[in-house]
Amino acid sequence: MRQLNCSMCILKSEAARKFSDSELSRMNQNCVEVDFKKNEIIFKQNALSSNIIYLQSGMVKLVIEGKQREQILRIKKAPCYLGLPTTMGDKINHYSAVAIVPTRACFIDINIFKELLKSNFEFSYEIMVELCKNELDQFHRCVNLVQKHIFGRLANSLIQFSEELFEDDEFDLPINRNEYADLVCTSRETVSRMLAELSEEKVIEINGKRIKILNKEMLNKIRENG
DNA sequence: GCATTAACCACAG
DNA sequence: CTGTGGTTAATGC
Repeated sequence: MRQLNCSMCILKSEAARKFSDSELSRMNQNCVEVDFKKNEIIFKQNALSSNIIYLQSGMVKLVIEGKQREQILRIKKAPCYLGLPTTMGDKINHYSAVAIVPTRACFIDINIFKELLKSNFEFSYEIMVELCKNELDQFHRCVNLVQKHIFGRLANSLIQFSEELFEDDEFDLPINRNEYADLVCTSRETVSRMLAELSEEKVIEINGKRIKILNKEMLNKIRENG
């Protein structure tokens, strides 16, 4: 096992900044760091869950295998925790996490994690805040998916990629058209067509996976009205 | 009815 | 893996 120094990593985690020295060393001794390539599975639906994962760098998709097709629940980027609901909520994972870019993650034993939750109120509080924010995000995502037509859903996801995930008007989509379809609940063909149409309208510029947002005001309008 | 939306299928780079 | 065309079912006006 690679020797870790959690204090370095913790600079990034609001929650873990609350640790005392002894808690920190306990983390150091019960934490494993792993690198994942694109498309490698970090944890799998239906497998026993015994770890909380802290994403140091990279980006993942959380997916549930439905009967017809795969459903992407959401895309998360580092730094963040993964697997809190699925590890605390049940013995097995209810969804999978898959790296969509090269990703580095820390695996924290669930029992150690629980101990820290009990012993450190500040830490617990921050974790709770993160969980609540996630729940709110999911509620909004749910309404967005159910109440909007495809252009609205697509515009919304483009804006999220741009503003929340890449923080840039220009970015490389970390997923293919099929995955994009699973993200916005449509078919792969429709994603192709709609993106092409947005490109014709000069709202975005596309070069394969490369996307540049040209007209953000228009994209916002489409998101609101779509 | 007729138009629109979007899914599914097939096929070609 | 993607883009496109044809076809079709559902829904709206």
